[in-house]
Amino acid sequence: MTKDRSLTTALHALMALAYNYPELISSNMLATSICTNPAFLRRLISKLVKAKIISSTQGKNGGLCLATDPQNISIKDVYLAIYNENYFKVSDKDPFEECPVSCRAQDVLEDTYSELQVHMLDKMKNTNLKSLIDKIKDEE
Amino acid sequence: MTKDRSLTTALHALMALAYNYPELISSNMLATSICTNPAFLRRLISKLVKAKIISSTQGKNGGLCLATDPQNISIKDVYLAIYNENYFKVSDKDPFEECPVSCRAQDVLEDTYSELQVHMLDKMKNTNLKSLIDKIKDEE
DNA sequence: TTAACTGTTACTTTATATGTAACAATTGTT
DNA sequence: AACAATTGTTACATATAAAGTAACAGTTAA
Repeated sequence: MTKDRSLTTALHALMALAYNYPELISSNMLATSICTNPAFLRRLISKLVKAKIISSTQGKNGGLCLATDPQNISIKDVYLAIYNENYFKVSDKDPFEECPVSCRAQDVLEDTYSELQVHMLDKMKNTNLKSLIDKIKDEE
Repeated sequence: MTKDRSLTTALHALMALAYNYPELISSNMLATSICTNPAFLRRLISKLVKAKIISSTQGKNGGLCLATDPQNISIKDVYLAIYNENYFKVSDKDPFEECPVSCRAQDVLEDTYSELQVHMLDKMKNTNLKSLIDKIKDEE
């Protein structure tokens, strides 16, 4: 299966920010602690800033901070900020015209995947950043 | 996001088999109607055969057929036959030892993703192949 | 014996995710 | 004014995974 780690990387960054909230953290520091490269991380963070999940302060002594209390940020918010498609994908090929199943399969699957997506996002709405860092703090 | 189309391809094949159930269909015919290559499809089908979702008849005049009534096969069954991991992935890198968030993040996310997975599979259980082909037949 | 199948595997191609590097823009500090 | 530390962005390179190609062994009906 896929190797996409955008959600994991974003959540890791947000957990670090939540842990230190409301302190400013630099993206280089985040990248180091997440063991990833700054550009990849900043591309992600850029989306989170646009979605108003993170606020950024430019210039010297600048840095990143959650835009709001960890309790107000759910995994659903993060997912939607990062991806803008259904999790499962239909084919991008033209259907085989002679086959009635082939002609309708894409639409049927698209509907099915959308329903799954709604269901998953609904569950994601119930987990917020605070509960994630509470779990981290529990084990200290 | 990812381009993985295994689930879509498998479901398409199963819908075609369900549509023609209990007729035998060859994998070449399936590949043609799905517009994919026989080897890719057979690698998938091989998993579905092992999971007893499809039964195969070898030799001349052989072919593939659903192993049971379309009503008894859910998307969850198909998902589990094809993938054996959580949908979302944690990082495969070692944590950054100096950071408490980094040290715990993987476990916390792993748990979170498992819960999501359970939730999603639960929803998948409610959609079976019969309902998918009913939608296809509705529009004929 | 041959033809029509499934099943498998080695290899190639293509697409995507991630990483590297460089630099423009912003702002505090000296 | 100059510099340093930061965000933000982009062009390009690399690694890896998904999908495709090809070949062939095994099975069975005719």
